[in-house]
Amino acid sequence: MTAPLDAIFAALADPTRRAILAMLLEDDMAVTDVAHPFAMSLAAISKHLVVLADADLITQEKRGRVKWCKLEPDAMRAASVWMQGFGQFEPVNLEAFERFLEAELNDPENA
Amino acid sequence: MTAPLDAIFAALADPTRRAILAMLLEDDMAVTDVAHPFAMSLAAISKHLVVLADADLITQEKRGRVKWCKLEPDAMRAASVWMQGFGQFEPVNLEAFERFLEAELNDPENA
DNA sequence: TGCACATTCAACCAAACGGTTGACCGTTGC
DNA sequence: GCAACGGTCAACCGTTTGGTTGAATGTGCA
Repeated sequence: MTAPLDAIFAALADPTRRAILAMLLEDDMAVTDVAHPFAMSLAAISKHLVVLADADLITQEKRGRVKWCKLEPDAMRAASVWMQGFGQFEPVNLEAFERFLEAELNDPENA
Repeated sequence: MTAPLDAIFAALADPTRRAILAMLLEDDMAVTDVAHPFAMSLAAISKHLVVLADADLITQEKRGRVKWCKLEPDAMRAASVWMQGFGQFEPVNLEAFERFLEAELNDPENA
């Protein structure tokens, strides 16, 4: 179940959160370690991680007293796929894509 | 000069703006025509278009008294390239696209 | 000339965002 | 047992966002 595009794009709109995702690309990390390079409070980073988790861009698993953060590229893939539709390159599957667009147009709230 | 990712992703985070982009995929449109299907004021749509233009996702050209809006996929492409760094997925992954489409159509609530 | 149309401007509003601080809670280890 | 650590919660704050309304600007046309 991927999160709505709203949540995904909103999560990606913040440079701190994008930097966090880039860090997680290297390896899974604990919340404190994620926070370390940033010039802001741990609580702020904790909130950013909640936003990323709500968008399904990461998952968090608590082992002992440390909470591990893991990159979850599927949600980003969904957004990327949505964006690819605007490239207008791919000759294939335009029909399916137009069905998708139509669904979105008919129901913008949930697009 | 593509707009910063901040602006691009923030612009894409709103369902109204994504719907507008989808409409512009069909053809260039005047501001009033863009506004027509939406249940909100023309001024609100005008603001949305400014956001999209600031993100370089569209361009606006005034001919006579009507301002034409044109999709500008390059900015979106820049964001797409950034995202591709996170996925082990290709620029155009039709398989993922079709899985996404299916999920989209079966479960419009979470699309 | 003057009205109708296309669009923006300006002021305003409620809600969401991104950050802070300090208290709090569960876990670990001496 | 208890202090230190890892992380969240709660309250607060200033700014941004997404919308409204009404007035203003500029263009087209009879």
